[in-house]
Amino acid sequence: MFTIESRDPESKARAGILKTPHGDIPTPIFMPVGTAGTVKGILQRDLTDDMNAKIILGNTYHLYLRPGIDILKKAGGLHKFMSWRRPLLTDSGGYQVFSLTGNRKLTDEGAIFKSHIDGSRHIFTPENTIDIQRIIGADIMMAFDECAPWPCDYAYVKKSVALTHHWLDRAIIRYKETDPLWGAEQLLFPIVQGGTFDDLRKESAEKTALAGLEGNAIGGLSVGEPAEEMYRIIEIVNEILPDDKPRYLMGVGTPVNLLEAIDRGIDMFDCVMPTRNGRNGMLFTSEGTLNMRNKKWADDFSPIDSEGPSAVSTMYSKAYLRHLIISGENLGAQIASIHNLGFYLKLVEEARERIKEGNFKKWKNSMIKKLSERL
RNA sequence: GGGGAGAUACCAAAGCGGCCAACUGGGGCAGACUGUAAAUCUGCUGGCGAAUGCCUUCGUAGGUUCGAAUCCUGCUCUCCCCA
Repeated sequence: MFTIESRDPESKARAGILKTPHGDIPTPIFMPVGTAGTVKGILQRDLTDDMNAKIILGNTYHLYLRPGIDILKKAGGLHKFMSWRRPLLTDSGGYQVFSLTGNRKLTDEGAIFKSHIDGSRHIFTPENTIDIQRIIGADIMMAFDECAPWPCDYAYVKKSVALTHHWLDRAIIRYKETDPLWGAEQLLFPIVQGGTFDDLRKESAEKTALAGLEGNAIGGLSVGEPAEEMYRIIEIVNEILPDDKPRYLMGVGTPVNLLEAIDRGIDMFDCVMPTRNGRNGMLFTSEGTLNMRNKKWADDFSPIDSEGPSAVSTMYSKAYLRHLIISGENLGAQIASIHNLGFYLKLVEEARERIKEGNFKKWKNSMIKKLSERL
């Protein structure tokens, strides 16, 4: 159940609470991505105790291939398997339809994948991705969709939207005829597609809204299109998606993207950027973004981020973190990931506070200036 | 003392008459990364220049040749084997 607590007077931003069996999720929220049952390089304990992450993601495709559904079933679901007691959301594998182009074939029935691990063939359908997600036991399951690439011609996206909604109808049937395996209710979120075409997005948003599920997602964005296009699409879609249900913008994005999307009425985000970019030496800080590998940090003994979004941010210096990352030390990737996630989580948490105070818009504008700095 | 091998850019290491400012690794410098096939990938790495290009390089000093990192001679240094 989703409750809106307050709205920003000068934007579409809202602060709410999404209740799930494994805990309440305050929105806006950022969800760290833990594709293979792990937020890469980070202990569950750090996610909860240090960063206070409220919910994390898993991925149907990756978990299905490894460890496989038999193991997950024996384990009693992903929560138990990975010792994570808070909410989980699983992506359906729809993004892999996009990212594994060349390793998959689309049919009306579903997507035939060649495993990136051993080349074996598998089929994902709207039905079996629900079944797999039932076994995983995530609090929020995603409908199987086609995430179309960008750029993409109109005819293709039109077909893609039709396929996604055909799949959605089937997913809902399966969702309704099956029950959770582990005693906790599971929500199903449908996904709006339509590329950067306004009419296709409208059509998809209308069909999505009509499904009447407990939350709705927008997919197929941040796949290469200019940010302004993405913002425009968000506005069009959010005009149509029900106001009283959480809106999840999938795969987004940069700190600035998050604030712009919150401004337009988005409640939930996930993105690999804080963890992947962190591992690759890119840090998001309250001063702006920086490449930790750059020589200029070699003798900078100031804290990673003096505003301290996480415990490691003030505990370690830039010079030390640079040394770790340059040396390829595991700890470097770990500290960078923890800091970046802490930064993202604190950013949306502060956005939430500002919304409740009613001065989100002003704060957002000043933040965007800072966040756009390249140090 | 005798015999042998070798000296190439920051390091290692190819090249053995023109296609060589010199393969490839490493290191260094910079960039990318958005529902994770990613602790990955890309570019640059003698000097000057935006660039065609020009200049200076393959231990060192000479030589042969239209042309030398590559062939010849002297010198210096290193390593290995035998005494």
